[in-house]
Amino acid sequence: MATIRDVAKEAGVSVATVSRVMNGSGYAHEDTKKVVMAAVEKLNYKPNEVARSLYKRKSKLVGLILPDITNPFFPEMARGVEDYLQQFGYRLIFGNSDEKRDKEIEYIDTFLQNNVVGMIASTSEEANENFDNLDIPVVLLDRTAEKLPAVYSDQKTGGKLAARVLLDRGSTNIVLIRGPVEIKPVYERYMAALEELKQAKVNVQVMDSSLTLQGGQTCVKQLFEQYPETDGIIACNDIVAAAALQEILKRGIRIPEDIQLIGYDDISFTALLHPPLSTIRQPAYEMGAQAAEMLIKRINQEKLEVTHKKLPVSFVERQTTRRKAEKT
Amino acid sequence: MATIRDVAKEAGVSVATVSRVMNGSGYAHEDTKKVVMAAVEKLNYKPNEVARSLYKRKSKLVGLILPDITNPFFPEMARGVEDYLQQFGYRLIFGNSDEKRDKEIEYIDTFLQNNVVGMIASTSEEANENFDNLDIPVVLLDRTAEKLPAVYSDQKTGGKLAARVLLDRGSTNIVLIRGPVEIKPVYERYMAALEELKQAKVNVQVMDSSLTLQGGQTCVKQLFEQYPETDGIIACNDIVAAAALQEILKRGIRIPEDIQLIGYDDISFTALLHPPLSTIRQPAYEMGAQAAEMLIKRINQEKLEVTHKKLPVSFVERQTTRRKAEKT
DNA sequence: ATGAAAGCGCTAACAT
DNA sequence: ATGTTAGCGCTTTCAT
Repeated sequence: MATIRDVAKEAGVSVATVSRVMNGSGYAHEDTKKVVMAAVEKLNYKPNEVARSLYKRKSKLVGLILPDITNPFFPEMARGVEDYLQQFGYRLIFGNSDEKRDKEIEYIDTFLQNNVVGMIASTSEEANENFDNLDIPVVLLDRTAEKLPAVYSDQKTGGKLAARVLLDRGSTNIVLIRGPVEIKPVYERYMAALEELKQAKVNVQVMDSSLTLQGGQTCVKQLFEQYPETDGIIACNDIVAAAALQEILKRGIRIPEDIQLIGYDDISFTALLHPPLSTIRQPAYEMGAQAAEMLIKRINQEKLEVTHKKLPVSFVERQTTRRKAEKT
Repeated sequence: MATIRDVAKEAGVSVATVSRVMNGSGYAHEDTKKVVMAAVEKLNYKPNEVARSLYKRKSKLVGLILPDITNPFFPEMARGVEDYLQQFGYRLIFGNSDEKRDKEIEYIDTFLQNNVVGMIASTSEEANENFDNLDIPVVLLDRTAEKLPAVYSDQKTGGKLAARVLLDRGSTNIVLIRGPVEIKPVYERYMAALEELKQAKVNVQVMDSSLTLQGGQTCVKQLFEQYPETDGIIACNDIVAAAALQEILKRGIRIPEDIQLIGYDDISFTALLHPPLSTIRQPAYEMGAQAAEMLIKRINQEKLEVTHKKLPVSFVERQTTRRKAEKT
């Protein structure tokens, strides 16, 4: 690997000059610029980011912490972040936290040790404090905290909407599947749905599930044993909804005639289920991209007009909910 | 952030001593060790990896290039890689290539500029040469090249197996959906399946599709128009298989009675399809983990007994293929 | 407009 | 057993 000195020698100038022309900082005669660039070209010189980072105390690296890239909701976000940052020459150091505080801390530490310019994270509630005294910008993604800028989606409206959909379409024995209460967005959508449901005069049951496939399957099996009369299910996410759908089909229950089902997230494969799953869509990619945009603004010392960006969710109507009666 | 000098001052020793006890290199009296560690503790000192990296010309960073984290096959691999590397204190710099040569090169360059110790990549055939003259270890994942160590799965057996399954279970009008021919593993499984099919006396048709949802849907719609008598489909991956499944159901064709369908990869949601999809499983997580293991060995200058590790695939029998007749 | 030199935080000779 | 110091590759005053 060629260093700046090699280039300097090749071009017959000092390293300072090379540095100046590389960075477009300070003066440099047109002619010497050319000579230097020629040398750069010839030696295929690429500045060592590590040395640069050491001096400037800032790298071109951004830390990204996500709970679990294996959950299809997060890769969308990750790509949103990456695609946006990539244009500005930033690279991602990445870690899965599994919602575990220890792992989050470990990643935060090592990111810091690598001079990241900023971080984007979906952290568990309790880990927020880990970000408190950093002197680099942090933006939260899909999670929130008072003190930190954040990009997230409108869980309240989402939860409410899910409930409204089933209600408006005539379900009266509804099971609401609640995800892990420690995960705030999941809890919020649950609470919003519950409130909406309670205001209607329908039967409501609550069941717990993890956000995973197995969790969903276990939960859903019990569901039909305990509440065979169920005619509406609101799942905490699409994965659990898919598990529910499978169980429904297995039991020969007609959907959406006998039972309606709605998921949450709109991860890609929901459209591939049969029947295709109705769900509440979170704009995951967009969330990632906007978090990245916000981070870059903060890195560039620009003021943020909005520090908490709440993106809208939407109902994606497919075939596990009934067509709403058109107004006569 | 405390530096090594702060610690040295606090402990009343020189920076060299601090460095020694931090790294367990060279001598250090038990007592001074204690003093130093106390200072480290007190100041919450974490060594600056950038400075360390600059001096050693080696960071604790590993570059990972994957085609698209948004395709559920790859996050599994990524986690396999991450979980394995993480134990040894390595961190991941990550980039999606979208199978584009330009992006691959760009990532390779910046990874190098950041002194990565090694790289793991699923690169397109043509980009392999970009890795040729690096003086850090590289291991290919899901892809192969003669000159580079690689971890991949047995595509030939996989393709053959998929074909065998349909054949043994009685399909006689088979459509083989071929993915992009530029992607070697996808091409290999296709070729292997085709050969197997040709040796049997059945009707075989080939159709092309991308690896995506839309691609699959488009392809599959045509499929039934062109070949309505089809009674067996071998899809290039699970996503396309899911699209096929949906179309089959929509048309009211009975599966597996009237038509059999087999996918490839065994990504997580295949089990959630209805009916659950039979598929050829690639051990994605394991592949990632083994690539990481191999990389670490190379980083540690250990000799590799095997440079090309071919992991076995397996048939996951679910409900889109018929039960094979038991031997009488 | 250009160069010399200090210094970012660390490690590893080398000296003591 | 511990300290002094050069140097990793770069950027940035400060001279000239």
